[in-house]
Amino acid sequence: MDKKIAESTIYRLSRYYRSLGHLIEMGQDTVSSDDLAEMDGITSAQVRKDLSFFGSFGKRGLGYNTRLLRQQIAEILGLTRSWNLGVVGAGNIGRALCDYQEFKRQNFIIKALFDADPDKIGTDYHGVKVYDYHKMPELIKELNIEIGVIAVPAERAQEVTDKLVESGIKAILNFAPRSIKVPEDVKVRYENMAIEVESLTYYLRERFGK
Amino acid sequence: MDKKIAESTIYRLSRYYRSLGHLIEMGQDTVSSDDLAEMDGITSAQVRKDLSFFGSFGKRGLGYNTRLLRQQIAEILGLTRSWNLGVVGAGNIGRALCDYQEFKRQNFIIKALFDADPDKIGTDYHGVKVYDYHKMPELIKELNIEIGVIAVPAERAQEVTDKLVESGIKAILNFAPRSIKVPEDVKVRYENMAIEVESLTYYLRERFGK
DNA sequence: AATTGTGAACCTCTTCACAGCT
DNA sequence: AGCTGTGAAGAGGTTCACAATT
Repeated sequence: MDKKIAESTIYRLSRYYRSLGHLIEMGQDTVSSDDLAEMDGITSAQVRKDLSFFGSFGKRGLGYNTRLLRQQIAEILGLTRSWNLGVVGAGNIGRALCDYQEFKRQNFIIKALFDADPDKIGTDYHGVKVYDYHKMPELIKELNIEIGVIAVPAERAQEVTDKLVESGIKAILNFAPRSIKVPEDVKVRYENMAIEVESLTYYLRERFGK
Repeated sequence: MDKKIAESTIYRLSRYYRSLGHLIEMGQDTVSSDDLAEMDGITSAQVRKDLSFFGSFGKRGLGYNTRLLRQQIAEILGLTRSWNLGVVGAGNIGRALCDYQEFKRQNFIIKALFDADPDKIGTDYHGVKVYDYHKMPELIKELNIEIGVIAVPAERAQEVTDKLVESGIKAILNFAPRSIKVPEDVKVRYENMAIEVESLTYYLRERFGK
């Protein structure tokens, strides 16, 4: 047992979760794998395979109950409770995240900004306090921070990572444009808008090439 | 010929590109596939396969010249020239992108913000003008905008998409938390920080589950 | 001696197709 | 009759392993 789940399945569950939210808002009570697939631009077999990994949530001949399925996915993804985040780096990205509506909607709560700049320490940004970076390990424990967000320049990414790991953090979202090294039991996700644009320029470039 | 390139390869090229920049800054002239792999946490065979798709850039026994390889990757990804972006939605995300350093570094130039709010139209944010959303089609041509960025609420994402497509845009970066539909020849990339966090909470949740 | 470039083997993810429910 | 759940087939991506080259 315990077949491993595909990373891509997790991402698709998040997509289904949002599509279901939309359907519920529109007053729809049931949905077929075909409809869901159409909404997200994939195949219905993919939708069913993804869901079947976690259980049988549908009714043959009828489809899925939107509210029920959304709730099941919320449980799978751990979205039935709030999560505490700590953002390292009170620069543009760090501050922008404090205003990010989709985090609030999902109960991802930014408990603290950490920065080494004395001018920033002690201030607050839209209700999020800026703390001294050097006191991060204690504060992570005190504030029950579970997810670390790296929003510092590339040069400092590894140093910040090490400090987060020392502080017991097991999940990191890295906005710095550099790969970071972590122990096996720490999960890292990369977020780099420029890389997404580069995957677009690759294709735009192609049109005029050859 | 013309075997299709894997999407994942494109993303890894962007990673190599950044790692090579770092090596060059450190004064390193050559690098092996092993070193590059180590930096990005993948296998050396993967690095060589990725590169060999586009040509033979290395020297057997010696490795790759860092400057040369970085230049080759820049050409593959279309990074040897600047690209003009237009951002739809002058809210938190749209404004944050105007300050995003990694865009500037890569010569991704935000030529315009588009918004329907009369209070915002005519103002400017750190040098980027806010234009009337209704005049977008003309302005996209006038300003030579090649890449559209969607930074509006989910409800408006498809409407904005359609308008971008009508205006001749072939590449879209979508920050709205909703899937969008485009013709086959238009490339879309999704950027949703919450989804990345959800792929982390899935794993965090697991530790306490079962 | 070291390291690339690559066909073949391997593995993982997606799609097919249909039996099984409702 | 309609739609799910899933084993099997197919497609796609990664790793192995080694000949080729410097």
